Amino acid sequence: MNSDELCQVYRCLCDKTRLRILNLLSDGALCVCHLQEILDESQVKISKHLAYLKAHDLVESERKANWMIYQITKNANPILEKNLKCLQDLSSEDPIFKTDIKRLHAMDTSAACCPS
Amino acid sequence: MNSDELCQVYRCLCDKTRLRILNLLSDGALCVCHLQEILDESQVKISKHLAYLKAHDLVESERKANWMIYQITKNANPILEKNLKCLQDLSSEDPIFKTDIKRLHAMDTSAACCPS
DNA sequence: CAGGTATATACTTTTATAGGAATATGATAT
DNA sequence: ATATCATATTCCTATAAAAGTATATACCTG
Repeated sequence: MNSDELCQVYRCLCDKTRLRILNLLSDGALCVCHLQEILDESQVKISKHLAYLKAHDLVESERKANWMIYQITKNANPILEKNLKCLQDLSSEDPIFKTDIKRLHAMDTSAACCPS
Repeated sequence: MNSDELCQVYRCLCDKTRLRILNLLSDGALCVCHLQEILDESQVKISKHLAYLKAHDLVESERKANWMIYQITKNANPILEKNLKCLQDLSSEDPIFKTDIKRLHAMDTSAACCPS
């Protein structure tokens, strides 16, 4: 990990939509359609932010039939991990993160697209 | 602290020059001219990044005669503090951060402009 | 007050980013 | 093979950020 890579991690973190996505994925893998539904944002927007996160190795994806399942990269670098923990702490305070998590838990994640 | 403020902290952190400045300031207050000399960057560049950091309350400044002394904001928010610690850890690995710190320690900080 | 030093701001150009509309791809179902 | 569903990509526009040049401000000294 060098200073350029560090900057890049922060670049990934400095957008609210991406923070919301990472916060949700911290809870476990999710397909695009679920992210889209929880965040209530357009398909393009979600897809592009996921592409950005993937391009910089913060998340990885796996196809499952029609669906793409995204998750936080295994063995994510320690700085990312620390910040994801901060995110989770904050998500009990911040109304947006809180609502996202509430919607996630209310959601039927046993649907065809998402892993149990 | 809410999600917007969090984003803004990451925006402050996602530029290499700002990371270098914050890394140096983690070690103590410094005047602009010393930052300029250590980073070996133009006056405008340093000044503008300091203005950016100040506008978002990551640093604060105090005039001392001709010089402006900058320091990390007292009672900085916990997420910033954690990331500054990460920065310090990384600064023993990364060549740029390492060199900056080396130059800082080699520098005569008892000069007129900077606090002891 | 004039001149010098340290720093900040205004203006400009270039590049990056965000987001939308439309289209393409890849997989499934009939 | 065609239609459909989920997701990605392309093209476009608007906005923000980075960096440089030139200029302004604030303070100090004589």
